Amino acid sequence: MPMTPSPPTIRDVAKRAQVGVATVSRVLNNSPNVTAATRAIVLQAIEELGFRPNAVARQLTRKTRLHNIGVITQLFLSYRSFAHRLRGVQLALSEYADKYELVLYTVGSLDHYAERLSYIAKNRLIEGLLIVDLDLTAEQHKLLTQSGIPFVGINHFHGRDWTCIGADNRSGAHLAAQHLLELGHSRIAYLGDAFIDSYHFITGRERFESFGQTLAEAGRPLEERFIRFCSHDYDEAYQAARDLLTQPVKPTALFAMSDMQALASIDAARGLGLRVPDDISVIGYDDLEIAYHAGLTTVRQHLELNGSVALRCLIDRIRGGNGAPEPLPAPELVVRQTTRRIEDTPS
Amino acid sequence: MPMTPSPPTIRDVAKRAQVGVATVSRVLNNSPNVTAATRAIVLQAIEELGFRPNAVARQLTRKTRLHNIGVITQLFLSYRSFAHRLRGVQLALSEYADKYELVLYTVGSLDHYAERLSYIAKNRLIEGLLIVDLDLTAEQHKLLTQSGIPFVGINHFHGRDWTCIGADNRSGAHLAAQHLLELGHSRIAYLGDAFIDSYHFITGRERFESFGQTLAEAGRPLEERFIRFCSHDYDEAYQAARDLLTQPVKPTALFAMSDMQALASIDAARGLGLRVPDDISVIGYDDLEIAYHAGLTTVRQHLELNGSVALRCLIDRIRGGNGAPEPLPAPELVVRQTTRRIEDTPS
DNA sequence: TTGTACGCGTTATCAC
DNA sequence: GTGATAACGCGTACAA
Repeated sequence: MPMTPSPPTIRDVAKRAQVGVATVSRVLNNSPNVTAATRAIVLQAIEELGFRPNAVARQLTRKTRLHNIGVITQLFLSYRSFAHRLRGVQLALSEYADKYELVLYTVGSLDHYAERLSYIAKNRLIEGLLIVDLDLTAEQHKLLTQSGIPFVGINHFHGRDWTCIGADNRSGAHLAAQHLLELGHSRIAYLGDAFIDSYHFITGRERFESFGQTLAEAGRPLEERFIRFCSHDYDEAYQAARDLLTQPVKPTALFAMSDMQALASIDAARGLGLRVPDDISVIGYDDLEIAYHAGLTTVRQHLELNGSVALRCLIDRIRGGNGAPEPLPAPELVVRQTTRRIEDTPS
Repeated sequence: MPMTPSPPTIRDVAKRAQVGVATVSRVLNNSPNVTAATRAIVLQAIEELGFRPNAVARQLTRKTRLHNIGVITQLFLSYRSFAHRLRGVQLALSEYADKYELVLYTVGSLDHYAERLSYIAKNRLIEGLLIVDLDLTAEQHKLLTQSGIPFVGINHFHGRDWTCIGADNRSGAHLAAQHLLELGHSRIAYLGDAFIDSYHFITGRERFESFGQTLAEAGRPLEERFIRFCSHDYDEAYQAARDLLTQPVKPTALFAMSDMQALASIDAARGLGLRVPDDISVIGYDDLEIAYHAGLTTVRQHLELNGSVALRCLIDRIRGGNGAPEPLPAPELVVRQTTRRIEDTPS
């Protein structure tokens, strides 16, 4: 049992097989200029040592540079909208002749996020980074900036000193509130993700605040009893919605900060014998493909386009440019079949 | 204008700035042991030369090995099911302490696919490869095998000599056919993707053949006029379905080889004033999340689990194991609201 | 056919 | 503070 703390190299193999390093290299690269006999010996040594060629060293001699673009995102949050955005990124990427690879960093917690960021900054294996649905602390921002890796956020955060590309959460939530108000609702509920003490998860907070503000300004402020926070998990959202709808006084309308939570709410409502939109109006946010098929009224935020625009902006920066990103269309209200006027509601 | 064909190195910068390479390195790594003056000079030289540090060389000295797992998939095909599978991969990956990165290779054509495969085999930047919804030619198989990179397919292909993990397309399509037959249908249509002269796209062929075979064995063979092929694009599928449903003699049931094509078919049917399932039964394949919300009868193939199992199998191989992968549950029929007995159909 | 020696671009360890 | 120089692990002329 060798005591080598570091993994075996091609030299160790050569020594063990009693051949030169070049021979080992030849075997590794399937060169025809090796006897079957020596090849066998080398292969044996490789096997015994558990040798695995070092990809990095190989790249160095081959003079091949890495062309990787990182995408960092959360594992347990909104992977559906992530899929749409990722698609936009891929589509835009395919238009470049350069062979950029997409490297996915999926973080499961804030600690994990911090760790990955410093790993990225330290090793600089990627030429650019797309930060999806995550914010940066001042410290993290500095870290990345110092690393020299261009980065672009995919999502809209207010008042950041770095480029975030995404539809405005506030105006989107405003649209939703406006819509429900115009339909005459006053007992309006909010279902969103938990953003408490979660520094990075800004999206939920922005939508919540803007929604509440719009309602308040219209003189129909959001009531405590009509607010629920939960994860984007379907079952959790279902339960939260059910909880909301089994109160003595029920809301007549509900805004969910994501389409998935809206769909879960609809199912919960129907499970309670409530009709949508007759008994309760439901509006979501995102306009996932699924929203179209479910006939869900929602706020469209052009997820795929968002991904494409962000990627193009990033590539531009990688290439030394620093122009403004293409403007993204503002969020728009998409009215389908899950909202209706309160007056029309049979009582 | 320097005639250097290769990008500038740290040495070029050092020469230009009239300093040693070590100093340049210090500047690059934000070492405090550099005068502001010299730092400025070096930065200037870097700027002028357009120098970008070589990530590969850096890795070499740092003795950091790459821990990448590649995922190769098609750009324009079934990205929805891909999203589900990718999620499974990510979830399984998060259970390993090793920090594996996921590298996405998205190919837009068969040529592109071939090119990427040889790139992968040649450079060996990844420790393992997941091949999603793509087949390998004998030549490509050999290439990968020789490269020593373990690979696992995510999808079920019959009769391959490499590990493909996925639910059996044939038995899934069989279930769909069986279901429609049991409901009494005889004018049955098929809508699937074009697999003609497309060596790699086996999924569609497998489902088509099995579906047709089951019908034939029941004495109600698939009729030419009730068959359409198109891409997974919604609009194309919509048109194909419309084409199918505007014939003098209409089918009473339709099997689409993917949920998205099924949903497009339903929309097309409704657009023509046909009721689903009263006038026509529609069954899909995949059981995407969207199918649940659309109430679509479909064939479930456990996409997310598929991704997880494949990843675990791949990691096992990377670590030298070569045991059989965990068994994947067989496809199951999920009956919802888009299929019904033909006898019940009002004529 | 096989072995030796050098280069790949960067970092780290020394001296200065 | 700064500059030589030796690694890092592998590929590959070149010589044998």
